[in-house]
Amino acid sequence: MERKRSDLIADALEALILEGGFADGERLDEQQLAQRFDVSRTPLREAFQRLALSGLVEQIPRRGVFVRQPGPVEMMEMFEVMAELEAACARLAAARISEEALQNLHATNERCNAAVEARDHDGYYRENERFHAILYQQSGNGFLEQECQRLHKLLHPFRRLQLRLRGRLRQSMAEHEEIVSALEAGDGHRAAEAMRAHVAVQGEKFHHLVASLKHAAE
Amino acid sequence: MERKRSDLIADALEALILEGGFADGERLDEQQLAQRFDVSRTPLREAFQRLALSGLVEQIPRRGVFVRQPGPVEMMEMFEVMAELEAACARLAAARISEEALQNLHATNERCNAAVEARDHDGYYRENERFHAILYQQSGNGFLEQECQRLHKLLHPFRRLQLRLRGRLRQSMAEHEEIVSALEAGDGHRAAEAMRAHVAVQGEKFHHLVASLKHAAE
DNA sequence: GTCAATATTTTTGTATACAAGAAAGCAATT
DNA sequence: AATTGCTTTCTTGTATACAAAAATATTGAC
Repeated sequence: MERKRSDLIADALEALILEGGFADGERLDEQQLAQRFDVSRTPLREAFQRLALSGLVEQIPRRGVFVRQPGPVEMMEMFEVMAELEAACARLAAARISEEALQNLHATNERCNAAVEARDHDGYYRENERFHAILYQQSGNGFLEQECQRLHKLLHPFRRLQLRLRGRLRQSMAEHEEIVSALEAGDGHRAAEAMRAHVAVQGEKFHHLVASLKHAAE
Repeated sequence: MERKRSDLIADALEALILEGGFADGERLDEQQLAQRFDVSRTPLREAFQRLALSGLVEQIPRRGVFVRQPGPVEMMEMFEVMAELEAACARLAAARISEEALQNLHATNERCNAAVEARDHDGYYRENERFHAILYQQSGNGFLEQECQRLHKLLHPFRRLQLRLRGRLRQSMAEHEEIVSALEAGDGHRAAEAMRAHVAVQGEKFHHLVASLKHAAE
């Protein structure tokens, strides 16, 4: 599926914003960016629309578009919602998951564990993504899967940052095991609770990380 | 806040699609619609982008945009997700809700009840919306509130259709009372369960409605 | 008559031109 | 000197023009 220029620009801008390439509240200059990407204003504006819809940017009519870096509060809120959605996935998956998918989860967890031992952050991250993706899919609810992927993507930069936290990786793995175990038992409630806690703790850990970084800077 | 032409068109198209003004899979002709709305293709295309992001329309590069009427399956999936999100709202609200908001919910429920007695569908619908809006807000999570509103809007046409079901209104009211009661008691778990059931049953009822309509047509 | 290859038309994607609104700078008045 | 009103400039929103890709029609061969 061939993509168009405006899509590529949207992705590029999204990455730029998420990596912190722009300050919060900064106005995105159409002409400047048009030059930078070597396109006209038209595809840029289409890209802006996409970013506005996903909440990374605010469009004020006749004024321009401004980047909206989610602060710690909004970030926590997003994790809270993510926790609910993933918990729902887990609960539904407990009833619907296939034997094959369970095998897959086990294998993914093993690779994830190996990555932890090897201090392979990229590997850990990849397998962790896979673990969650499988669960979204096994919820059996395509719409839910879609929504989870969307939110997951929004939280991407935070989650990535969080990898720096020592000790968190091992704990996270233990939580994965608990989730799989609940799924194997077909216990929806337990799976949901385990998943909710797993995601919620990420949000909290990140919150602490941000707070400590801020504190260190003062 | 003045809005621009493309926003108005997006709203108009959204309404048209949701009311069933287009067949599923139908291609939206840019030129034709441009004439119809008396604008150029540019704002139309911006409107398309918005619709594509909210899932009402599918954009296939170099082919055009096609309306995507959600079928019964997708509709059920959406209700399932809505149920989860609203349940989360209820659970969070149980801990955070203000006395004033509780009063508000009571008042809204009374007006809702009155509308049921008076067979005032529009009134019922309006107060019902209000009930849910208050709960979203009282979750204390702005992001969750936003997501709920988005989904709520997507489900709008289905919910509307559902009003035709006799007897459902009274039952729905009883469910509202139960939710408020749980909130008053500060029982998050009970509030969440009541809310989940409340929304889920809407999805099921609607599913039956669709099935019966289909059956009648054969 | 059917299939295939090519030409034509249509339609999308992008660039540019134009119009209208907002911001900024300047001048005049108090 | 400060403030208000005007003018100028810059930016956004919309229209149109152009290019590239897809769909359709046409013609030729078998």
